[in-house]
Amino acid sequence: MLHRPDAFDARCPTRQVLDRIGDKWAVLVLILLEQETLRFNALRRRIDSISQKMLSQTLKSLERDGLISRRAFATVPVTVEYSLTPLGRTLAGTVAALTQWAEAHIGEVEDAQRRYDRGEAAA
Amino acid sequence: MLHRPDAFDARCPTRQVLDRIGDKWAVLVLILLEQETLRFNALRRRIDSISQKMLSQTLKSLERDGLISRRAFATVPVTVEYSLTPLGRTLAGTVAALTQWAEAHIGEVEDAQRRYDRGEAAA
DNA sequence: GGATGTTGGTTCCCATTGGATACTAGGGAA
DNA sequence: TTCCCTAGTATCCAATGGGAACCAACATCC
Repeated sequence: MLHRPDAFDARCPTRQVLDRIGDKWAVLVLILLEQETLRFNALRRRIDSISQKMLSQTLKSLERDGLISRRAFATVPVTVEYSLTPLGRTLAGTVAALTQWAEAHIGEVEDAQRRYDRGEAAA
Repeated sequence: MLHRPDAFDARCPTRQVLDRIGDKWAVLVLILLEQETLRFNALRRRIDSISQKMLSQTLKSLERDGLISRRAFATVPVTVEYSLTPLGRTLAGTVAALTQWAEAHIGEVEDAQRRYDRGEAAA
């Protein structure tokens, strides 16, 4: 890879990382795992409305990216624990800033939406 | 809205903001507009591989959320300028931290992917 | 003077994706 | 016996994303 990171070039690997952030489920999983190690169904219960398919898909790709680690125990029924890797922990910190922005500015965003929708209705 | 922001509840408005971040095109537009005001086709030329449809869709929803502002001039052909609002500027700053993370850690992510894929191939 | 290119989009169609539901195995509890 | 638990997978359908064509009104090229 000779060219410097340029997120606006589709071929750039940085874009891959950005696309991963662009996955709402991945973001929610990172936030939860930052606080504690969790099992598959524990994650499912906390993330309202995620499907089993999307959760297992999300976990698999986060594991492939080295952001979370998976440990299975031969209990009955089988137990699987997911936790952040050190790399994942650095990303989770950055992502947390985003959720703080969201919680701080959601009111302004909603106001803007209402203004926009009123204008559209008038036009 | 009585309940406190809880991004894990699908009904929560904070989730809407998170979903907006979860739009890779929106993120790229915010980064570009942080540096300068740009016209429609200027944005299109800089964001490699975005389609006209997705760009106009992205700009429309960013405008609705009060993050960017649109100004049209009655020239021939018509000129349309997009720029960040003050609200959008605060979000762009936060998002920039994310792209810095991406550029700093892309190597580690790629290493992890190669390790994972070798393991999969072996299994 | 016709073809082409410019502007900022919209519309149509198809491929990919996301989500709901059902199913797996191997037991424990009612 | 039937249901529930675990952590997923398989299947099907609806929604979304992207490519290409099209729009008006003019400037420039040949």
